[in-house]
Amino acid sequence: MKEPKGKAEGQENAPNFVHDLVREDLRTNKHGGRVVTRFPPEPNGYLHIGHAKSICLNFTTAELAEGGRCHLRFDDTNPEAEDTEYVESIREDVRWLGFDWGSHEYFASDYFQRLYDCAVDLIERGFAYVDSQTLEEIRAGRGDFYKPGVNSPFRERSVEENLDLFARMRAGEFEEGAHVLRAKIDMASKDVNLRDPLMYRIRKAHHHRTGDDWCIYPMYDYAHPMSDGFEGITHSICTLEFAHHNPLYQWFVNHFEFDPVPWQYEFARLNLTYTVMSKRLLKRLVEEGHVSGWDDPRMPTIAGMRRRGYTPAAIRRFAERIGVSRRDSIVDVGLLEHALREDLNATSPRTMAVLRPLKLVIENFPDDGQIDLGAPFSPDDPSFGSRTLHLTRELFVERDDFMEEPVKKWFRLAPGKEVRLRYGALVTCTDVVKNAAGEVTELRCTWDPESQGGNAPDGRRVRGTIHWVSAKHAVDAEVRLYDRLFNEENPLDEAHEGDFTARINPGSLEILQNAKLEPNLATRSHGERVQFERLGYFVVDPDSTAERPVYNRTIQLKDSWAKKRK
RNA sequence: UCCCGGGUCGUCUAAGGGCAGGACAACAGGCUUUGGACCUGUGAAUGGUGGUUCGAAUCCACCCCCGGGAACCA
Repeated sequence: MKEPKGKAEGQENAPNFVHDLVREDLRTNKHGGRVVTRFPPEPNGYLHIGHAKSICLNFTTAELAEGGRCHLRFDDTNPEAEDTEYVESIREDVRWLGFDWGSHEYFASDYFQRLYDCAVDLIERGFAYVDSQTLEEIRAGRGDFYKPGVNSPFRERSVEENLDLFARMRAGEFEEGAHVLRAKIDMASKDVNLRDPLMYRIRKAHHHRTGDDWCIYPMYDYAHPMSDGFEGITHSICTLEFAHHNPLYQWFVNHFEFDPVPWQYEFARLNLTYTVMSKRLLKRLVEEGHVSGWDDPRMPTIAGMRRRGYTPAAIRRFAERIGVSRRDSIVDVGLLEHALREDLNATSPRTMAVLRPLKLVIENFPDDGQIDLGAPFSPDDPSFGSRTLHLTRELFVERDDFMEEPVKKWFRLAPGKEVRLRYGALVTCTDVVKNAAGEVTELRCTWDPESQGGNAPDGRRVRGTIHWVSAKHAVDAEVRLYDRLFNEENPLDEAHEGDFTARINPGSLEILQNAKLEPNLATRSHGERVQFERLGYFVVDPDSTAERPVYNRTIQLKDSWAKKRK
C-alpha cells in the first residue's frame, strides 16, 4: 500500500520532516517505540523566537510517541560564558510557551565526572591523547580546507603517559593552554572536524554551578553527544550549522554502548524579516541602549514578546505553520503577525479607548444628562459578557476620525456628516472650534435622541462608526505604540550603508501620555489583553498602576482604509 | 581551489515519473453598529542546458546560484 507522504488539501499541519522521520521510526519500532528529545540551551542569554521554534519542535516530536518525553538540558560546559541568571529566565520562557519537561531537567555540568571517566576510558582504549602543542601549533597542524592536517608529535604517546598527563591536568598541575585532550581520529580527513578534535582544555575559571571543582572543561563536540547518550535521547535535534559535527557526534556515540543510540538531525533555523536573531546582535541592541532591555516589547526575545502581548498559542501556531525543513529561509514576519491576530481576535474582549483625544460636545444633550447603554465585550460571543457605557454631553473621540475637508469615501466625522458612536448614538457634526493657531480643539454636534445604542431609527444608512469615551468617566492613561524595530526586511543585508543599527525604525516606539480609556480598562491586571476597537490589540504593561494605567500596543488591526489611501 | 547542505508563486511550503496544491501577502467583490472579523473570487512558481521517457518539478549529466564549514565557543 502506498503511504501518502504529503498532506492533503486543507491540511492543518505544515510539513515537518522530523515528525515524518520519527513516525517512520515508530512504525518500524526503532528504539522500541521510545522517543526522547531534548532542548539544550546554553545559559548565556535570553531565549528568542528562533529558540521557540526549536522548543516547539522538540516537545511536539516527543509527543508523537506514547510515553515520549523532552528534556530541558542546560548546556553549560563553558564557564566563561554562562551564568545562573539565565537559567531561571529560560525555565520561565519554556514554561510560558506551554511546555512541561517534568522532572527531566539536567545540566551538562552534572556530567563532568562521568564525562571525565569516559575520557579516561577512551585514552585507555587508545582513542584519545594529550597534546602538548601550543594553540598556534595545533591550529597550523590542522591544515585547511584544501590541505590535510599533519599528526601532532605527541599523537603516539603511550596510554600510561596520556593517563598520567590527563590526571595531572585535572589536578590543576598545568597552566591554561599547556595541554589539551584530543580524540584520535584522522588528521587527513576531508572533514576538518574529524582532524583530532579537542575534547578537553584547561580553564581555571569559576563555573556557575560546579564552582572551582574543575579546571578542565569538556568541549561541546564531546559533551553533547555523550550527554545525549547518558540521558537516553533517541532523536537529537539541532540546527543546520551543526550538520558538520554529525560524523563526529556519531564517532563519540559509537565508542560507547548507549541504548538507545542517539542520532542527530538538523533543521533550518528560523529567520524573520525585519528582525535580527543572533544573541550577539540582540545583546548589542540592549547594551547600546537601542531598546530598554531584553524584555523590550520590540525585541524578538520570548520575554519581549510576552511583554508585547504575544500569546503562547500564537507562537506555537506560527511554529507549526512554517513547518520544519532543511532549507535556509527568511520567513515573512507577516506570518507571525497573522497567527497573533488570529488568536487575539478570538480571545480579546472589545473595549474603547481614545489615543489622541478630541473633545466632542453634543449641543442638544442636557448638561448633566447621562444615558447608560449596554455594550458587549464581543460582537459575536455572548460569553464575553458586557459592560455599561455612559453617553454624556461631552465626549472624546479620536482626532484621526475627524477631517475638516474630507476626502472621497471618508465615512467618519466631518462638518455636516453623521456618524455612529459605537453602541452609543448617531451624531452630526455641526461646527468646528479652533484655537488661535487654527487647530481644531473641539467638535460641536447634535444627536438624534431616537438613535440610542447606535441604531438608525428610520433605517437610514450611516456608514461610519467611530469609538468614543465619555469625558466625565474617562480614565487617563499612558499608551505605548510599538512597531517593527527595523525598517528593512533584512537588517543585515550588506548592500546597505552602515551596520544594522542604522536600520532601526525611529518610529518603532511612540508614547502617548494623554490617552482616554473607558473605565473598566483601568482595573485590569498586568498581562491582560484587550482590543481597543478599531485600533488594535493592547496589553497591560508591568509598569501599569491603578493610578496610571499603561497599555502596550501588541499589534494594529488590519487597516484596509490605510491601504486605500496609499 | 576543498567538504557538506540547499534551490517550486512575493514569503513559508505540498506533490518525489502522471492535473504543480495549501497558507500568508497582494488584488477584486460580498457582508458588517470595528474601513476589524467573516465569505467569495483573481493573479502569482518548478535556477539553467542537454539527456532518458508516451509523459520529468521528480530520474541522469553538466553548469549556475545561495547557505554552512578550518574557536582551547555552543
